[in-house]
Parts: sequence; C-alpha cells; structure tokens
Amino acid sequence: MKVHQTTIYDIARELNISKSTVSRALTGHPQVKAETRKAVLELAGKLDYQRNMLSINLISRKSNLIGIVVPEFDTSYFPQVIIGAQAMAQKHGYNIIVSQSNEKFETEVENTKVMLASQVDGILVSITKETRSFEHLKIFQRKGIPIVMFNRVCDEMIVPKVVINDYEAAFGAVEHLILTGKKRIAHLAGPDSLITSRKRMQGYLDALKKHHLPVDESIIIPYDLTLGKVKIYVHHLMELENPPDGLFAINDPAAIEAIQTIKKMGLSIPRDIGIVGFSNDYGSDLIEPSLTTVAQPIQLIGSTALQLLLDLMDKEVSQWKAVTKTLDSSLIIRNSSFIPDNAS
Amino acid sequence: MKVHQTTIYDIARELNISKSTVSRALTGHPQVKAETRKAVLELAGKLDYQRNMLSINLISRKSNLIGIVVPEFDTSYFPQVIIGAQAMAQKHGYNIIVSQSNEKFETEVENTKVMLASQVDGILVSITKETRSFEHLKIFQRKGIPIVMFNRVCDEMIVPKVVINDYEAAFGAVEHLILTGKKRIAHLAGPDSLITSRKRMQGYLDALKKHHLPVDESIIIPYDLTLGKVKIYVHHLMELENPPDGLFAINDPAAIEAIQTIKKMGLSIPRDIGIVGFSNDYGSDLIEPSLTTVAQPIQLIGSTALQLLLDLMDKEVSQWKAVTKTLDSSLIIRNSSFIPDNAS
DNA sequence: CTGTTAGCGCTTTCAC
DNA sequence: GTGAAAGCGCTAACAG
Repeated sequence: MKVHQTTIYDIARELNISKSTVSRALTGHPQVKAETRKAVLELAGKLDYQRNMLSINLISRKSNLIGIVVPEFDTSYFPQVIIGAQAMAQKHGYNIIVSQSNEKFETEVENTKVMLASQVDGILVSITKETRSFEHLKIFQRKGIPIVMFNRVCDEMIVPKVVINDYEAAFGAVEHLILTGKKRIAHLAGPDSLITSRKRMQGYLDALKKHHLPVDESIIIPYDLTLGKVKIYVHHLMELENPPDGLFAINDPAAIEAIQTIKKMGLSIPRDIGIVGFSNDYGSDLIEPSLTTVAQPIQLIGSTALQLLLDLMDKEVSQWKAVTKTLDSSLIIRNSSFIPDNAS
Repeated sequence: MKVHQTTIYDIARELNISKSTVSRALTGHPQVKAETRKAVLELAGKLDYQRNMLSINLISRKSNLIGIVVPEFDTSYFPQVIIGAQAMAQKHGYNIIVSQSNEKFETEVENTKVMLASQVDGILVSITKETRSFEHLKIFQRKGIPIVMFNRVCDEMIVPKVVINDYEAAFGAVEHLILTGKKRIAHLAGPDSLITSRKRMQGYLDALKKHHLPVDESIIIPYDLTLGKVKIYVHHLMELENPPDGLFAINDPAAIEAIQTIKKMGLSIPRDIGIVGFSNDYGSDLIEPSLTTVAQPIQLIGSTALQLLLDLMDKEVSQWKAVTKTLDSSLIIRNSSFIPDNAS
C-alpha cells in the first residue's frame, strides 16, 4: 500500500510559490530565478520527489511504453529477441511490456487489447501458429499506432517486417546435406500457417530439385512444434523400409530431440543420417555430435524491429512504408552433418 | 504518429449525453438505462474505443505495472525467472517492465529511477555484483512501494526474499563428489559480494570438513562470472603438481566451459576429475559428458517472488513482513560425476 | 437514471 | 520571474 507520494504541489506549498514555478524549475526552464530553482531542487531531493510519468504521459498522449507480443516462451528464441529489443528501447528511453500468447489466438487477441489500453506507443508482434484473422492488429493501424512484425509475420498486414532469409538458408542447409553425399533427405516441417515454415519448405524442395533428387512426401513430416513429439516421428522415419540418410529439421529443439532419438536407436550420426537444424539455440554446440544449424542473428532481429518501430513513431501515418528487412543467417557446419578427416 | 484517439467525450457528444453516463455505461455501472448502455457500447465498438488506462491510473494512483530489475541477460537464468514472473503477473492483470543492469551499479540506480518515475506498483530486484549501497532501493520503501528481492539478495534490505537452499545444495553437491571417491575437490567460487556465492562456499567447506578432507586455498579460485575466463583457471588447476580430482563450479556456464577445456586437455571426466555445476541451464544435459548439476526451480522463483509482491501490495506498510522464502533445489546426477556400471 | 463538478499530477499558455 | 487557469481522459461524489 503506497503512502503519500510527494507532488509538485507539496513542494510549492512548502516554499510558498506556485506549482507552475516548481514545474518550471524541475524541468529546467530557463526563466526561473537561480535562487528559486535551487530551493526547489533541494527540497525535491530531500522529499524523494519523483516526477509522475503517468500525468506527463496523459498530457503528451505518449506512454513511452512499447509492447511486444510473442507466441511462446518455450524455446530461447523469443526471450533472446526481447533482450535485443529491450536494449535498444532502454537506450531510447522506452520501457517494454511483454506478453506471450502460449500459441493461442484468443490469448493473443486479449494481449493486444491490454497493449491498446496501456496506451503503448507501438508494438512488435510475432503471431501464434493459430492466428488467421488480423482484426486485432488492424485496430492499431486505424489508431495510428505503429506495428512492426518479426519472425512470425503474415501477408495480410501491410507493415514493416523483420525476417531472415529463410528460403536461402533452408536451401543452403539442404544443399549442404546433399553435398555431403546424402540422397534421401527428410524434412520435419513447421506448421503450414507460418510463412517461415513455407519458405523453408520451398528451400528444401528447390534444393532437392536442383540436384535432381526426387521429392518423397512420405518423408516430409508435418510437425506442430510441440516438444516431445519428434521422437515418434524419427522412429517412424528410421523404421521405413527405405529410411532417409539426411534430416532437415524446422528448428533446433526438434533437431536435438532427433539426435537423441537416433543415438538411442544405435545409429551413427552423420554416417547413417546427417542432421541440420535451424536457429543455433543454446545447447546446439554442446550436444554430441554437435548440431549443424542455421545461425540467426536473434538479438539483432529484436533491435532491428525496435529500430524500425522507432522510425515509424517519428513519422506521419501517411509516410509509413512497409519495408521488409531481411537479415542474413549463416550455416554453421558442425559434426551432425560432417566430420572433417583430421578430426579425432 | 498517432491519430486522434476516441474518448468518452466523443461518444458522449455523438449521443448527446454526458460523459459520466458514457463512463458508467462502459464500466458496467448498474443504474444505466439498458437502451443508453446499448447505444454507448455499440458506438464504442464502432469507433474502436479503448479506455485510456493512463488517466485511470492517474486517478487510482496505480499503474498496474510491476518492475523487474535484473543484473544481466547473459545466461538463461534471469530470462527464465522473468518468464515465471510474467506468467503470474499476466494472470493478475499486471504488466511487467524489465530492465537489466549489465552488472553495473550505476545502471541499476538509473533503472530503479525509471521504475519509480513509471509509477510501478512494486518491484522485483536482483542486484548486480557491484552493488554495495542500497539507497536507491530504500527510496521505494519510504514511498511505500513494495520490493521483493530474489537470487541476488542482500542483508541490508529488510524485505521479502526468494532464494534457494544454496548452502545445502552446495553441501550436497560436494558431498556427492566425495562419495564418488574424490578427495581433492576444487571450487570455482563466485564473487564474494553475492550471498549465494558465500553460502555455496560455506557448503563446500563444510562438506570437506565433515569428511575430514583438508581445505586447500590454492584450489579455491575466485571467479567473477565472466564467460571465457574459466579456461585459464582450469588449465592452471590441472597443471598443478597436485591437481584436483573434483570440481564444484559456481554455475553451469562455468562448469560447461570447464568440461570443454578438460576434454581438450585429453583428460577423462569423471575418471580424472568429477565435475558438478549449478542451476541446470540449457545445454547441461546435452554436453558430453552430461553435467551433474543442482537444478533450481527457476521459473518458480519468478512466480513466487511476484506472488510475494502481490501479497505486499494488498497490505498496509506496517503489516509488511520480511519473510525469506527458501525454495528447494535438487541434485541431478549425470555423467560428469558418476557413470553407472551398466552404462554403455 | 443522468448531468454537474471536482480532481488525479503535471505542463503550458496567458497575463501581470 | 512568477501566478492563475485550463486541460490531458477519466472516475466519483453529489445533486436532481
């Protein structure tokens, strides 16, 4: 229970001056007698006076709050993005409020409502895998509150976006497996609702095509990103009469689970099957064999998205441009796909 | 740039009623004519009306904001705590603003000022390793804004705290090494400024004492938590004329770095040296050999701290009790300290 | 049931 | 230089 907070009026009363003068002294207005200013500042310090941003925000119609809506906190991906965004926001005097939707559309809608009520000056959004309707986001546009999407973007929203080169990265990852001699490469595919999943799928397909390898639907496994399910899929794949000799997984947690499962089955990686993941999560360099994966500049995604948002906030709505910023990723080749000759 | 936001006054004007009536209709006040309410609600929906929490907060002197001040984001520990706290906060209708201090005292002071200005209703704090003065936190107490500390706590602040049983955990970890036959156990010790470091140190010392093992200062290495430095320390330790056969590391990142270094030196874990870490970070189960470590209920620490804060917010300042909640941890025995006989 | 008034803490004209 | 007054968007007595 808060006790009474010192206000400018308290200071004014004590000093027998008006609150306007106190305000001016506190905000560094030039035309205040040095003597008066000194007295005000001194008393303010003594009384632990702290400006109430709520009232200032009310006047300025700005909250200095930026909302971030993310779909989940299960993997290290989104926390990392937030770290990047938070650092940039802190630098520019903004606070960040975060809400995560647990991959539920309803929760996402709720969360955006909260952001709206909290008078955020802008939001960063990454949608859930369920999200098909975007009315809850379009409200922001109508209100002139800038939105920037990242990672989980959608075509329906005409806003700036930050993504990585998913197609090229997937293409490169699969081609790498092919160049190590793999001829039958399976894909643990992400939800079709996500653009990133579709792009990575296309990269996978085109890499096979380029190298004249057949596409076999039976080794393309739809995977809803639920941890723990990969085990079943991998068992299924490896017990086919014609099992794959390569696996491109939609993300690292899936790839790591695949490695663990395959090792338990007594198979050898990468000899029996080469594996490539996506994102370079914590631990992908620690598992044995270490995981070949596509490294995303995760924190940079967050800071870039926030920078884009800051840019929008300065501009008239009519000047907004829906640029899509595509950041580069890079393939990190480790032992799950390729072991150099001179290795121990 | 925001466009005009619909206010209750817009609705009132359009409907030719007073804004009080609009307010009452919107907040579900009972004594409003059903007809009026319907009209208001309809128009509100049509105009994307959204209550401005800023003004409500100003009136209620409550921001519905909870601040979290953490020392770093380098390891997965604090993000995880925040996830736990955020989930609990979201459930109770609070938003969370986070700031991290990069282990710098000055930044921590700045950050707490921001929290104060943002009119947070309470804060969760974990101090930097540099923090020796607590005036910036005591201001909150004087203002009646509740504080709960966690992990990086201090004796100087009489506030509720959430910690884990560091002493017992460290004692158990070291005793475990002793029971696996180790007789000369080194300790990578955390900064002496942190209570957790001191408690773990005490646990280490007492475990040695209980088993009549000598304490050798030369294998107790002060470590400031900077990633990358462990390599040097481990080399130093293992090249002693009388190297240790066990290592208790202050945290998992350090233990993992130790494992990597020791493996590169061609030594065998746990045969030549058994290793135990602390916290069960991401990846500690993935590294080879997998890391024996003390598992902390990290998200629970966050949610518990937030719960404690919520409790304080309901009470008069005079009713506040500075309980310290000690959560249990558990030793997870993996291959870096002990390999069962029937292992492959 | 509804309108009027005051006020949350602050900034910002407009006077003097 | 400083004070008085208005107002940001909303709620909460107090009338009627």
